[in-house]
Amino acid sequence: MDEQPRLMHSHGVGMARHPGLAQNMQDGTGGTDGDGRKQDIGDILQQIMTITDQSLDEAQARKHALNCHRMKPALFNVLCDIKEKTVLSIRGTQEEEAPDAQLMRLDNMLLAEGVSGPEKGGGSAAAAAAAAAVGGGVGQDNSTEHSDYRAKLTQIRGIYHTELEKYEQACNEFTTHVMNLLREQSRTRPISPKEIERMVGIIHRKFSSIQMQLKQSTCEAVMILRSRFLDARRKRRNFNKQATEILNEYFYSHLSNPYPSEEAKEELGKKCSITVSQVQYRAGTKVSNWFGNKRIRYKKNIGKFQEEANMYAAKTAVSATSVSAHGSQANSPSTPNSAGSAGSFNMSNSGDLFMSVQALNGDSYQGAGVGANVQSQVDTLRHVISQTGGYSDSLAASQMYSPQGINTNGGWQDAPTPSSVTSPIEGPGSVHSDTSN
DNA sequence: TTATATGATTTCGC
DNA sequence: GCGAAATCATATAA
Repeated sequence: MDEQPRLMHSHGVGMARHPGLAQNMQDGTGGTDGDGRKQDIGDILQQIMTITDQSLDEAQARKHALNCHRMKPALFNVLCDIKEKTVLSIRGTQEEEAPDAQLMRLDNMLLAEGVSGPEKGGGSAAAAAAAAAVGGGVGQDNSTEHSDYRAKLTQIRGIYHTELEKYEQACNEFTTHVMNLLREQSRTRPISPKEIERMVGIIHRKFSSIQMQLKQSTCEAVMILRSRFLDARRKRRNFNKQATEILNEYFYSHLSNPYPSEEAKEELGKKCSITVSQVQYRAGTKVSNWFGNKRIRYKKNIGKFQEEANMYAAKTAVSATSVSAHGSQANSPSTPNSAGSAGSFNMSNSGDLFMSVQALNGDSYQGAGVGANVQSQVDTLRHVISQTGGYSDSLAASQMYSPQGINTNGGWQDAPTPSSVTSPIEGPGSVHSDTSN
C-alpha cells in the first residue's frame, strides 16, 4: 500500500500539486489525515491491479464501482498529468515535423496546372499555354486539340477532387470514430484531451501522407498529359493557305530585304493567326522559321519560285495601283505597320507609290524623302515591269528582279538589317512611317 | 508507295 | 543572338 506515494514521487508529482485531487480528498469521507489519504489511494490502485484476476462479472461490478468512485476523476487527473509529462512529451518531440515543403510544391503545381483551385474554363494559363503549344498552327486542329487537352485536364481534375473528397470524408469519419473511442475509453483509463488531440494529429498526418500520394500521382498525370501535347508541337503542320499568302506577299514585296523585324514578325504572326507557344517559342519564331526557310529555298532555286514571285508581284502591284487611283495622301489603313493594321501587306499610300515610280526612273529609290513602303513597291514594280518589258532602258541600269536583292555573294543586299513591316529598308535616308503611326 | 513540299531543328559562323 | 545552311520529320500530292 505504500506503492502510491512512491509512484507519485517517482514522477515528481505530489498530491499537493493537484488541486482537484486534494480537493476531492479533503471533501471526501475517507478522512482528512495523510494516512487516510494514502490508504484510500492505495486501495484504488490495488483494486485496479487485481482487476484482471477476477471473474468477468466480478470485474464488471468492480469496474463499475471504480468508475463511480469519488476519487476516480482526481486519480485520472494525476495519471494524465504523469502521462503527459513523460510519454506524450517524448513522443511529441519525435513527431513534430517541419512544414512540408514537398506538399507545398505539389499544391502550387496543381494550382498552376489548373487542377486545384477555382476552375477557369477547363484549364489555367498553363493549360492554355500548353494547348497553344500544341496547336502551333492555324485553324480547327488547334481548337480541336485544345479542347481535347482541356477535356483530359478536366477529367484529371474531376478524379482528383473526387478522390480528395473521399479521403477527407474518410479522414473525418475515422477521426470522429477514434475520438469517440478514446472518449469512451477515458472512462476506464486516463486519457487527457491533449492525448486525444495528439491522436487526431497523428491521424491527420497519416491521411495527409495519403493525400500527398494522390497529389503526386495527379501531378504526374498532368505532366504526362502536358508532355504528350507538347510533343505534338514538334509535329509539323502546314500553315493554311491564307497564312502562306500573307507571308509570301510580305516576302515578295520585300524581296530586296526579306528580313522582317521582330515587330513585323509578331505582326505577321498575328495576321496569319500563327499561334506562338508561350512555353518554348519566342513570339514570331514561327515566322522566323518560315522566312529562314523561304530565303534559303528561294535563293537555292530562284527559277522554281519565279512563277510564284510573278504572281505575288502582280498582286501587290494591282493593290498598289488601286490605292493610288484613290488618290489618298494619308497613310492607308491597310498599311501594314507596327500599329497593327489589318489586311494584307500590300502597297502603301499613294504618295509613296508616286515617289517610288519616280524613283524608278532615276538612279536611286532610297533618296531623302522617300517614305515607307517605297522599297516594297519598288521591288514589286520592278518585278512586274521586268516581266512585262516596260521601262527597259531605265530599269536595266538599276537593280532588276532577277534575282531581286541577291548580290553576287549570294546574300541579300542590306541583309540582315531587320526591317519593320512598314519600312523594309531602313537606309540612311528612309523615313520611318511606322513610328509616325 | 514514292516524290515532293514544307515546317522545325541543329550546327556553325559572324 | 541572328541568319545561313544542312538536315530531319512529316504532310500532301501523284
